[in-house]
Amino acid sequence: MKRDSRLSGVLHVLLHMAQQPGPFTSETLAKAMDTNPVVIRRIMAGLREIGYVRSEKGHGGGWTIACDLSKVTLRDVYAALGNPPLLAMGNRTEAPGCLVEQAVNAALDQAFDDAEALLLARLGEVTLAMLGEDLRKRLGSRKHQGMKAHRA
Amino acid sequence: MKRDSRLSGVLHVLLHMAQQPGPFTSETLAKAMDTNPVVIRRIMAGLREIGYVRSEKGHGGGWTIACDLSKVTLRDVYAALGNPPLLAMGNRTEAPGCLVEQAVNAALDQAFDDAEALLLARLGEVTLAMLGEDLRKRLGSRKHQGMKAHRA
DNA sequence: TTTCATGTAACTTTATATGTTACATGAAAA
DNA sequence: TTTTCATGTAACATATAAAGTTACATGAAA
Repeated sequence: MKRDSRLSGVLHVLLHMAQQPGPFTSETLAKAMDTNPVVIRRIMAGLREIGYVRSEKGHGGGWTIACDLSKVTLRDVYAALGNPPLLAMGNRTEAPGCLVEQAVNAALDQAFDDAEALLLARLGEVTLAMLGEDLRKRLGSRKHQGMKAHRA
Repeated sequence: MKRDSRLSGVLHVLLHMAQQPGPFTSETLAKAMDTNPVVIRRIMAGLREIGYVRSEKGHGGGWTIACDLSKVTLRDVYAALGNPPLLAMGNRTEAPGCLVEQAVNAALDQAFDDAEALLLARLGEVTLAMLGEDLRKRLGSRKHQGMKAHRA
């Protein structure tokens, strides 16, 4: 399976947008992310439906943040993407008649569920505002370590 | 990506083998698992190299368990598979120059690393012997709940 | 020497994320 | 009104990885 990077991607977009007033076109964002405008629209669609961002057509149109960044967590963003699978591994069969498989599933599910729960909890602890704050720190210390260009 | 079920599969095989003395041919095991003999050989290869199982060619050949089931954990089995990816999600770019992406990666990595560590820890708590014990309990209570056929 | 079983390479299939093209929709500007 | 710009979305293409399949070499027992 290819690794899912949509959460990573959409957070990148949001954080970029939070740095300056919008709106931003999908094309602008796509260039910054080195990808395709349609990919941007795709990962933003869920956030628009929930109301975290807004989009406008036509001249001067594009994407705008429409939420309180201190109220939205990474977990909320993940949910807006449609709760895609977190774990790369799973059971062979979900509701097996075979008792052997049931025993295996029970053991694995316990571990899997714990890990998923922890991951979601951790994501729920971080707001977009906190991410922005961390970024500001990084931007501040940048000039002290060689002014590496901001690629995007 | 397709969900990886090799750990689930190989545990199923081991638990089956633990129920009665071997050896078992790949074909027998494949039928029990409703899959292909080559798939069995493939997921068993790593375990053979580490010495958890043995394989013999020719008449009377097949697979045999060659380890102390109370000493091998699910984590050990996972490692024998070659430590395949645990998480379905990841960062867009691993070592980005973009500070925005660095900030995103830092936040996500913390959550990802914690979840992975917990998952591995949980797998490390369960031995194959414990799995077998759980299975024996399930086999015992089976007759009290309708004798559902053992599919495999 | 025949039969059986593993070992493995090569290929096919399937699932899923990502990338791309094409075009409809609607809004602002000319 | 017409043109331009931007999103919305379907359809198709590509990439990656697991799982399934075929074919054949290797080696052991009958």
